[in-house]
Amino acid sequence: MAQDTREVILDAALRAFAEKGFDGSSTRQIAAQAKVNHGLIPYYFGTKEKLWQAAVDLAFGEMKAGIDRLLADPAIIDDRERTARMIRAHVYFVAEHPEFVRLMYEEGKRRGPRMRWIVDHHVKPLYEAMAELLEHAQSGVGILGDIAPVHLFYIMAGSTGLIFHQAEECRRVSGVDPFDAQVVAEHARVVEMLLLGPAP
Amino acid sequence: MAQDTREVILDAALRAFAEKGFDGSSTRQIAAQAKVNHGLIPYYFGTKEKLWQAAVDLAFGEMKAGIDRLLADPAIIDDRERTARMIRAHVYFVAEHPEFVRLMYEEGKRRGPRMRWIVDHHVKPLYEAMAELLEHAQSGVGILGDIAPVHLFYIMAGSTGLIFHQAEECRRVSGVDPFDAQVVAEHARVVEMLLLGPAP
DNA sequence: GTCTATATTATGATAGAC
DNA sequence: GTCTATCATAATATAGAC
Repeated sequence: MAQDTREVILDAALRAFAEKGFDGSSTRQIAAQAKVNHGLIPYYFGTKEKLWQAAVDLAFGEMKAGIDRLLADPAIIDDRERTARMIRAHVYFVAEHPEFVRLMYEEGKRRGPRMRWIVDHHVKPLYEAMAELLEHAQSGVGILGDIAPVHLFYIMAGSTGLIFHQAEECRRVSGVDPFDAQVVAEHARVVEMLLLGPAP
Repeated sequence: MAQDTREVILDAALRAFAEKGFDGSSTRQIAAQAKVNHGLIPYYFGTKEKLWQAAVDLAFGEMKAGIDRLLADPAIIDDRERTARMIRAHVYFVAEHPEFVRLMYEEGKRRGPRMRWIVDHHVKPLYEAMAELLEHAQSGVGILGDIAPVHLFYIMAGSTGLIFHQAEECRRVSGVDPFDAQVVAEHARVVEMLLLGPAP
């Protein structure tokens, strides 16, 4: 089936790009992983670059759904609780989707067409949504004080994501599996506490 | 000169591996960047893998010197001040040596011989030194409370390093240059405050 | 120590049969 | 839509002249 084949390739591509980066991944390996002929990648996606873009779209799609759901929830009136929930939700999200973090970290570090593309299409909207949320929270949550959004954005992204980005290293260096449910929960608790102070 | 050639290659290799990763870098480009013949890389280093190891040794060497200096300083008795100084020093270090962060983030994310090598040779000693420092600080600094070292290590590494790792992205997404001296200083201040609470 | 030349392999992309 | 075959290129590593 056409739809199936396309999705199977996309799935393998996302895993490959997240794990090994753009340069470390080959379209032939991706095709092999997906158990399809490697000629089908140019057929469905054109170039390796466009395959990568489709994979990134896939990864960010799920994240945006979660953010929108959170922002739309009118039940949370308390600023601290809204921010805390965002932090916890983000930790749980990246723990379940380390490929999202890996794509973001991978391509944000060097100039080039892929960096420009991912920033303009995905990171910038994400940054602005989070900046708005954080700025709003600052009026209600004292501890965030008068900090420019750029610091909060990268401190938040780094403190929540790195342990899952470095999961393999983490296991070897500390013996702790960061994807273990208890470890995830504890990480969420710690990040929330450090950013917002002890729960009231 | 032999010494000179080796060092020139090593320097170019470190910059290349940090910026483009292991797979994204080619020994021929490194040789070209260093303005030496590409046959000299196998001559001096054997394989690309061993060249990479030498570059990593170089990057970690400078960091270890800084840590040892800090640990050896008997003038700082106050636990909070010692921890604060470590945090600030680390931010200034990674701002001046983004290649250090890039190498660590790059290779910590996937299984393989390079990950095992960098962990066993460099990250594990660093982790243990920092864990000891943090555990000691926990008895004196209330806010770090009863948090397992693995969380603090990755929160510290992520919140200090990511903004410099993603420097190119950061510029495009926020307009802020993270290497600007004032931005570095503010980042150090913010991370210190979040981890240790407002200065007394 | 430094260089050129080359062996070998793997890549992304294309052409064309079915 | 799916396949095989192939082109063109670039990579690491090696051999050997100087």
